Amino acid sequence: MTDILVIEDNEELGQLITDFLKREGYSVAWEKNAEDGLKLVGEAAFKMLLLDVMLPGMNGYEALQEIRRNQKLPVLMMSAKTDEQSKVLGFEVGADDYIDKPFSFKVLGLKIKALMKRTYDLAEERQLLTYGNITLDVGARTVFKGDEQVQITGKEYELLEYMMRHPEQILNKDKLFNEIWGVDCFSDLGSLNVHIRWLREKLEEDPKNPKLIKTVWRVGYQFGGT
Amino acid sequence: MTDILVIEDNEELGQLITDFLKREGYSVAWEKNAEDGLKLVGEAAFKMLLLDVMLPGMNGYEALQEIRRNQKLPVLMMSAKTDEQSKVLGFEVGADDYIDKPFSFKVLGLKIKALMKRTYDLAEERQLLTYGNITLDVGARTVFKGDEQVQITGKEYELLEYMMRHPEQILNKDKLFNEIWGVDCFSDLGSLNVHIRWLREKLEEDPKNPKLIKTVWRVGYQFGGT
DNA sequence: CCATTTCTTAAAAAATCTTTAAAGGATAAA
DNA sequence: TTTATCCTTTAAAGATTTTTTAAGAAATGG
Repeated sequence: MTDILVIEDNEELGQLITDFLKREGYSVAWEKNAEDGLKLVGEAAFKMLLLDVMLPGMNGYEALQEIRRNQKLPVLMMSAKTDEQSKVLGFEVGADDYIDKPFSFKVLGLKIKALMKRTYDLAEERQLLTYGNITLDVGARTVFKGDEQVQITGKEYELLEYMMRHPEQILNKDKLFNEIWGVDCFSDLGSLNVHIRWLREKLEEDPKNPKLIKTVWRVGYQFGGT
Repeated sequence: MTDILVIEDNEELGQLITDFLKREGYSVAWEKNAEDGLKLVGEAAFKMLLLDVMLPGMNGYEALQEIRRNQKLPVLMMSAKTDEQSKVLGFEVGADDYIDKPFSFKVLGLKIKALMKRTYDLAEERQLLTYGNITLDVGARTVFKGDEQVQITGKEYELLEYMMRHPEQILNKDKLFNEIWGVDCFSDLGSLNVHIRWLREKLEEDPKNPKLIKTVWRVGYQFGGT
């Protein structure tokens, strides 16, 4: 059984992915369009499918629907669409996970590892949280910004994890504080501001103009969203 | 399972909706009349139905009644009729939500998301308030005027939310002030006028001739209504 | 039609909230 | 214990929102 089938029309990227996955120790097959990919899925067994959305002819969503008609192969979709909607809702088509192009190979590797674990080795599941180019490895308490690992402290991590589990919601400062620091904590609320500042420093492109952790005046903060 | 079944007879609009929903990441089926739509509902499973009221042959209400006889599929109805009656009728027949044509795709997206959440992910429900072309996302404290998001401040938001929760009622100034500012607030009542003005500036087509937030002389204000 | 009251508008002032930097305390590691 | 790191506090600077003010416009009632 081959481990991973890659369906990606871009010659160069397909080669890069294939090479990377082989270096990671997987056996890989690569097809350049959905039709050929589907045919192969029908003929041989794979552990998982890495599927591009934009393909010549039949697109990734259609291919996925076709596959889901017959089997429960784990699928990780890749898409160039950067807008939030298509990513979040891509799951509803039946993909098991989703990664935005351009992506970091490190994160791709983590995601594949996680998906494999989830599917074939339920014992020790690896949990990843991704939003935009930020990815959290919950077990390892590590944070990636794109390709780079970001050094983060304990409180910062807890705060970030909480916010990433409630994306696009407006989080009340008091509530947020209580969630992280605990209800009967004597610490100052100002401490929250400071940690937010440090997270911005580490995660934002331009910490002065935060796009990821936005301030909602008189209320609190919002992670992601418009 | 396909996510959304669209029943819409207008060729152009149907195509637009279908394209939009696919871009949003949903899988979509589209039928052009109620009869075919019902048949499909009987044959395949959908997560929700987006149903036009005015259809050739069997209309949307009749179709909805037919569906409700058998199952509890979430239904969002679209109607060109702006009068209250049809909306009320829609809810009575068992629609889960309602959107007026012509509508904003952004708001359609929000409504669908909300309905999906409400039905399949009760954990964090998204609450929307809509009146005419104004829509409030209560969780996110954001406001849409048609397609556009309107930037709004804290007090403005609170005031608007209160008024939208009491639409078409005549709101006494003192009462309104106490509701928003709190009973034992020393601030000047004039502050209310100013905030009303800013809301008009942001929400009205012609702020000088307010249609949405009307003045009721010597009493207060009225949101919506004749 | 005029005086009076009430509402709108604009702009300045005040109040409030947020960010930032820096220092001291706490905690954990060496 | 010493050292380094992380967390909290504080205070001042910076932003934004809210309130106040005052003048002009509109409506009401005689």
